[in-house]
Amino acid sequence: MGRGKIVIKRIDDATSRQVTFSKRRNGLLKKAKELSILCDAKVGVIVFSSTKRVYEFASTRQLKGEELNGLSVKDPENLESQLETSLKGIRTKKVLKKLSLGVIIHQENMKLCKEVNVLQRENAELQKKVYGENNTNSNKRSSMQPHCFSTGYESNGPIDLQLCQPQQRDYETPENATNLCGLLLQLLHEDKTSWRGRVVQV
Amino acid sequence: MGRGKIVIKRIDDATSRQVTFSKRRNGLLKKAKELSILCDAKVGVIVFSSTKRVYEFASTRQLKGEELNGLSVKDPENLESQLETSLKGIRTKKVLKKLSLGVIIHQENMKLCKEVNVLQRENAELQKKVYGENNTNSNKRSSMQPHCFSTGYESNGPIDLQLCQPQQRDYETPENATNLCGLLLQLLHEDKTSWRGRVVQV
DNA sequence: CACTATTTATAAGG
DNA sequence: GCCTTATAAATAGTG
Repeated sequence: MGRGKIVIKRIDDATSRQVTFSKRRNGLLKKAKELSILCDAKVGVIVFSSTKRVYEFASTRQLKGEELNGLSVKDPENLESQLETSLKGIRTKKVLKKLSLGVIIHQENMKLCKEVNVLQRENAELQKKVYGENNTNSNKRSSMQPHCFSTGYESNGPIDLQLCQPQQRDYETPENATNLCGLLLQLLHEDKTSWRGRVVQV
Repeated sequence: MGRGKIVIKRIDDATSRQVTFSKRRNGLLKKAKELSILCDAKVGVIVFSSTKRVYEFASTRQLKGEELNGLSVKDPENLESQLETSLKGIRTKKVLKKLSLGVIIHQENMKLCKEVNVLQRENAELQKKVYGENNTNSNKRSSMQPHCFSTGYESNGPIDLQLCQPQQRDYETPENATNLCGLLLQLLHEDKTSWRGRVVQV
C-alpha cells in the first residue's frame, strides 16, 4: 500500500525501519480499536519498539475512570464482571482444577509423544517395504524426547520485562518472549502501573 | 475499504458482525506479523471472540530443540529460573509461571497432534502401497480422537483447549477448567484483587 | 511531517 | 467458510 510493493522482511535501514514502525504501529492500533468496536470483541495489542518503548491497545481497558470505579463491575463489557461470571461456583476448587488440567495436559503430551514415536517407527518400516532399505534415511525423523519439548515450539523463551535494556539480537540466547503469556504479563504489569495514559492512543 | 464506507460502531446484525470479525481479525493478525517482521519489533495481539475463542499473534523466534530439551513439566527449573529473573518485581509471577507453562505445554500439544495426524496420513498411504487398499483397515490403529486439532497450530489460529481435551472430565465445572479462555480468566482471577477498585486515569 | 501513487484491506454480495 | 469486485484505507517512497 504505497508507492511500491514491499517484501515482508526486516527493513535494514534504521531510519526507514523507524518510519515504517511508526506508521504501521499506528495502523495496527487503529485496526485493533476498530475491531473491538465493530465486532464487540476484546482485543489486546502490545508493541515493543526496538528501543523498548511500549505501545498498546486493550479494549478491556478502554473504560473511563468513572466507569471503573463505579457500576462497571456489573457491566458485561468489564473484564472483572466476566471473571465473576466465569468463575462463579468454582472458586474453591480452582487450584485443584488447575492442577488437574496441568496433569491431564501433560499426560496427553506424553501420550502424543509415544504415539508419534510409534508412528515414526511404523513409517520407517513401511518405507523400507515400499522403497527399500537404502532409501529410509531420506525420510528419517528425529525421534521425540520424553517431555516432548524437542520440536521447537514457536513461542517463547523467558519473559523479558527489562524494557530499558537494549534489545538483544543474539538469537541463540533465549532472552525474550512474547506470546499469550507475554501479553498477559504485560497487561498485568500495566495494571501494576495503574494504566495511566502514557501510551497509545487512536 | 469496501464497497461502502462504514462508521466505526458496533455492528448490530450478528451475522455481519461475525463475518467482519473474521475478516478483520485476520487482517489484524497479518498486520501484526508484518510489523514485527518489517520493524524487528515484538508484537503481541490477542483477540477474544464473543464465543470465547482466542486468537493470538506473538512475534517469536524459533528456539532450537536443544534449548528446550530438558524442560519438563516436573522440572521446569530452566524456565522457572528464567522467569524468575524476568519477573522480578512482578507480584503475579507465580501465576504467570503456571500460565506460561500451561500455554507452552498446550502449544506443544497442538504440534504433537498435528504431527500425529500427519504421520497417520503417511502411514495410511504407505499401508496402501504395502498391503493394498483392501487391507488398510486391518492395521488401522485407533486414531487420534477429535480433541486433536486437524489443522496445525499456528500463531494466528484459534486456541481452544476443549478440542484438546484428552480424557473424560472427572473434575468439576470442566467447561471452565478445560477452556483456555476460562483458564486464563481463572489465572487472572488470582490477581483480581490488585485490579479491583483501582482508580484508573485515562 | 505532508503528499500522493499504489498497494492492500475489506464491504457487499454471490 | 471461499470467491469476486468496487471502493475505502493504509502506506511506501518522496520532497
